[in-house]
Amino acid sequence: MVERDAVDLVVEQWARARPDLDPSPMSVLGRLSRVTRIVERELKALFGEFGLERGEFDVLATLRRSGSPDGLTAGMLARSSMVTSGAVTNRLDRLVAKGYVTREFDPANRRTVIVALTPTGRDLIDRAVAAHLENERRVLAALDQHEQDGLAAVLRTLLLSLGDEAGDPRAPGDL
Amino acid sequence: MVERDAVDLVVEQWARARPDLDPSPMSVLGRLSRVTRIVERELKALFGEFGLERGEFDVLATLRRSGSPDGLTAGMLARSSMVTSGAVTNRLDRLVAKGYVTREFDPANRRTVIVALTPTGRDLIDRAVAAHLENERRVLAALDQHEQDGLAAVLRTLLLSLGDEAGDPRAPGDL
DNA sequence: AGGCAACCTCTCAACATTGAAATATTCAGC
DNA sequence: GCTGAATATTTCAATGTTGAGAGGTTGCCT
Repeated sequence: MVERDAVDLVVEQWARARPDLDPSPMSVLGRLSRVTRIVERELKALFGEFGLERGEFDVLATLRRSGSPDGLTAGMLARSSMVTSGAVTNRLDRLVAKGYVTREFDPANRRTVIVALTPTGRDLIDRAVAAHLENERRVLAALDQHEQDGLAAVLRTLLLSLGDEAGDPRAPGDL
Repeated sequence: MVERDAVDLVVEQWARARPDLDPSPMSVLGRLSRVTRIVERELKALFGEFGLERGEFDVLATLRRSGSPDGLTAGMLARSSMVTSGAVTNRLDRLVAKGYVTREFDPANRRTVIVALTPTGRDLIDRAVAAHLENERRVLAALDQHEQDGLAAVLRTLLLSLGDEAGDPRAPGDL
């Protein structure tokens, strides 16, 4: 027998309040939203230990995994993180102030801005990512490998159906 | 053969940049975060058609499905939506201004505030919920019923392991 | 009664994001 | 060489949330 969670109750309440509607999509999307909310809170706590906001971590992580020593453009970072360009500007302001990234004009195209990790930034993200993955593992501990694989596969199907594309290998999605 | 999504690329990049780490948790949590982000955007667009923010919709929906004609307290709404009490205050300010809910002191306990739907608010949420469910169905269309059921079940396991409880039947989770 | 801890809501400042407008640059075509 | 469309980033006002703290209320305990 499976224990009931908060979403089971929500679905039941809707069935009672509006018997004419089929609330079953909420069983999926309600849990998705709720899980994400809790997980984000857990992850945020860890980023805080490194003095980073979630968005700042994303930028550093994207730069680190891109592998390109020359850095990435602000636009690539925006698309990768699924936020607006304005948000990236703010994140970069903070990261430059902290000394974790450099922001330089591309000599070949002065419209674009090249962002690169400083040695300090690289050290930080290398430590933070290791801790972050350990933290993610902890969050998922309740699911066995088979369940995790299945979950990832179904979410991939959903993601692709919603138009999320692989895009440029130099600047794909965030983590 | 399954098509690759953005997260597959992220995982590959990490494997190359940091071969000493096991990035597999990202396959799950990266997609979770990404799917949620896209879904929220889709849902938000529909709420906008009814002149509502996501948070405002949540409040109206919670009141509607609770079934209690006397309304709910602000605290119940806060716990239900997983937001702070300050956020609820703001949401209620807006909803009262729009004439969708009433806010009255509980005569039995003046610390608490009783929030109830107005007839106008009830009409609105009844229309909005029907459209919302249709919208959610559309978002999930790529998954067959079996996949949706499996997804919901795994997410329930995760949710319970993270301490999300069913709580008071009068004010459980949001949708 | 009086003291006091627990409780509930509201206030307020800080913060990050969005969305749109502004600025600057590149490139194709006349 | 211009003009104009397209591209890339920054700026800025508006928005919603968080987190801390204040104010007011209740009820148990002495």
